[in-house]
Amino acid sequence: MKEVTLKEIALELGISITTVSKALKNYTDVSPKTKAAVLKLAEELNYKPNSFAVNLRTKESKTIGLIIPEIVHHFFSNIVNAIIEKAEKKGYLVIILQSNESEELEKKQIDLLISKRVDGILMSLSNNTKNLDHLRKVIEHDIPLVLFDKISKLLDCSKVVIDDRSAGYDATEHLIKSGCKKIAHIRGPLNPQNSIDRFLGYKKALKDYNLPFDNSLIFTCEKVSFEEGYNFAKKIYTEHKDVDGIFAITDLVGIGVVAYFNEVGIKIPEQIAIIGFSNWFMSSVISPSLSTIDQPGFEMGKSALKLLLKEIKAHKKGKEFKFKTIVLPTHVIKRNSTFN
Amino acid sequence: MKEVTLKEIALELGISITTVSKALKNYTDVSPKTKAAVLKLAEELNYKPNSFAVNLRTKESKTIGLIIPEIVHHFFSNIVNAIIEKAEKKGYLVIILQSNESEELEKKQIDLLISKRVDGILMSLSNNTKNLDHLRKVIEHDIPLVLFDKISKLLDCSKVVIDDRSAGYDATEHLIKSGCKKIAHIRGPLNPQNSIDRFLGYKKALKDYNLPFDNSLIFTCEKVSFEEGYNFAKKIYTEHKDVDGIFAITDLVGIGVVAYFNEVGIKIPEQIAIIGFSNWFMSSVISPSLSTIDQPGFEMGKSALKLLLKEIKAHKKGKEFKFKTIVLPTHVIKRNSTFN
DNA sequence: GATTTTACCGAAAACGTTTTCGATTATGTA
DNA sequence: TACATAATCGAAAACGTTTTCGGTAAAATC
Repeated sequence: MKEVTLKEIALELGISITTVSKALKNYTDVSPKTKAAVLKLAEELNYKPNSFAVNLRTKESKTIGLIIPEIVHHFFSNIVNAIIEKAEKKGYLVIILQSNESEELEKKQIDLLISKRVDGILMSLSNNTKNLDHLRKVIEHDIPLVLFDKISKLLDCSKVVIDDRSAGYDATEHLIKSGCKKIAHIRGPLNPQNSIDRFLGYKKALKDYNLPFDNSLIFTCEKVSFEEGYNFAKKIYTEHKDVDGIFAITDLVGIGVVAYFNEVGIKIPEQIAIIGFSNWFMSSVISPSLSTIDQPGFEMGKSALKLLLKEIKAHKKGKEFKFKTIVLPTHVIKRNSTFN
Repeated sequence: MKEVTLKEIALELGISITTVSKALKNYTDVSPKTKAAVLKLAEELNYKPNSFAVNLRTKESKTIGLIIPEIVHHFFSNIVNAIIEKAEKKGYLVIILQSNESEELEKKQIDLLISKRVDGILMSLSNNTKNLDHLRKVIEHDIPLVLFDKISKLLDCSKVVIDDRSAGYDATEHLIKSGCKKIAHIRGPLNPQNSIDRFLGYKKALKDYNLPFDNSLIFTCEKVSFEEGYNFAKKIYTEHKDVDGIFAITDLVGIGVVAYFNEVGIKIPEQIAIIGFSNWFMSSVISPSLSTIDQPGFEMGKSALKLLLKEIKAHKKGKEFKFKTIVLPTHVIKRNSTFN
């Protein structure tokens, strides 16, 4: 099936390629008559501009790159959902890549996106990313970049985040107000800012409510998995019988915790209260349902994309663009794993 | 930041663009000496071919399109996961679009992908797609197309599926062997082949085991949601007290069912046994855990992509390609919502 | 009637690559 | 020495579009 080009329309109509192109783009210097003729024939022949040629000529691909740690995650798939939907409406397509929490892969994928010449990059850092040179490369290449959720404060670009510190504070405070006196925290990996901030929020809440901070009540996930939640719960139960509250870095971990206590017949929240983080759908249907912090994935994706498109637009016009950091609000969702 | 081109390398080295290009592509008609010089300088200048130009010249984008009903679904995000990972390894990038179960959107997105000139399209049909003209258009455009999971038998292309009929049979049979005498089926929408086939499998199993088929025990989801499962469970409980088994079209619906019976204190599986479909992670952590049919999303994505790449390759060489249909095996996963 | 303005059109360059085909030089053979 | 062969290179076309700039003819102005 031969694709129809400007040339063919021009030939058929006995006019130049230039005029055809202009007619289709509604230039003022082509008469209404020829304009109409071109439009009509283009419609008939079902002309579609060759995007390869357009890309080359205009130097833009109307495509943006998206790198996330992994897509099989309720939070991230929600973000992806928002981004591709919004992007499409604005005439952009989205290329998605997963870093699988590997700094090396992340580097490779940045290179890929640069060489594909995407118009902009949206990204959430991998947990293990320490060196940021590949991201600086993006900025040096003059490719608009917006970071979301897992960001680095060291990078000079726009960002969309929640206030993990205050959210961690809220979660802990909720446990305290729920009557807990000795609260353990199953935290995320050591590197990412997220888990650091949530941990800091936890610490601050303890302090504000005059509860002692005990480092032996801090448990550090590597994978942030169900199994880790389950195992740490077991550890807490056997080694710290008097712990009466657990703040888990994420719902998946929290659900592991719930599963363990259900199994050994410990009553939630009577004997131990639990709060998670992120508000996965799952948390609302397990029993007891898991209190959590809502993390507005869809909103985050939307804001990040909006910011990126603005920057792309400014960039195209050669205008200065001032980086912004958007902090999205979160709140505690009270369910049956805590008293309220 | 100016991008370096073949021209600049040629200029610097005092040779022609042609030779530079050939050197980089390891043509035999360029001397080892110049080849080395070009390679060296290209490395130094960090030359990256302009993919827009390459696309235009080679008429391929090394990009494939992927359309799914919605990404926020454990099954689909798993498929996406497999596809983008495998694709990247083979040098392809993936553009993802969601139909949101709308035929109209699906059409628009097909048009988008065609006009973007992707090298191939991977797709799972929306539940509401009845007219297939947009898919025929893909085939007419000579763009390799592979359908997976939600397919149409009317379309002449490669497909990757599970045998929903026999899987539905297995699910029902498992309930029967679990001791159920009166089994309700909460089925999917009327249109998609999947839910038809699972329903047919259910019917066949009843017949084979001499259980009467009762149309009033069939409930039809529209959204295939948690709420529908919950509400149909309520309906079943109030209107058909003697139903002792439920086969739900998908785990999410099954979890709704479980939630309702938990709420009203009906014992699962003693008073009523429940089986879902798809094996979402969630099903393993709720209580009681939900028996289900595993639906190998990752495998499905992998197979579909493999098939597509083969077809793209054949297509590029102008070779004939014989469409294949791959049927992936499924099996019953026995958990605590059924006796085993 | 002469001049300016307006309306309309097209030639051509450019984007950066790939590839064909012919040209040139060096090497080998008789 | 004369010729054939091999090795190495480059000119040029092509992919299809966008946009600049200049040109012509018609309309408007004086």
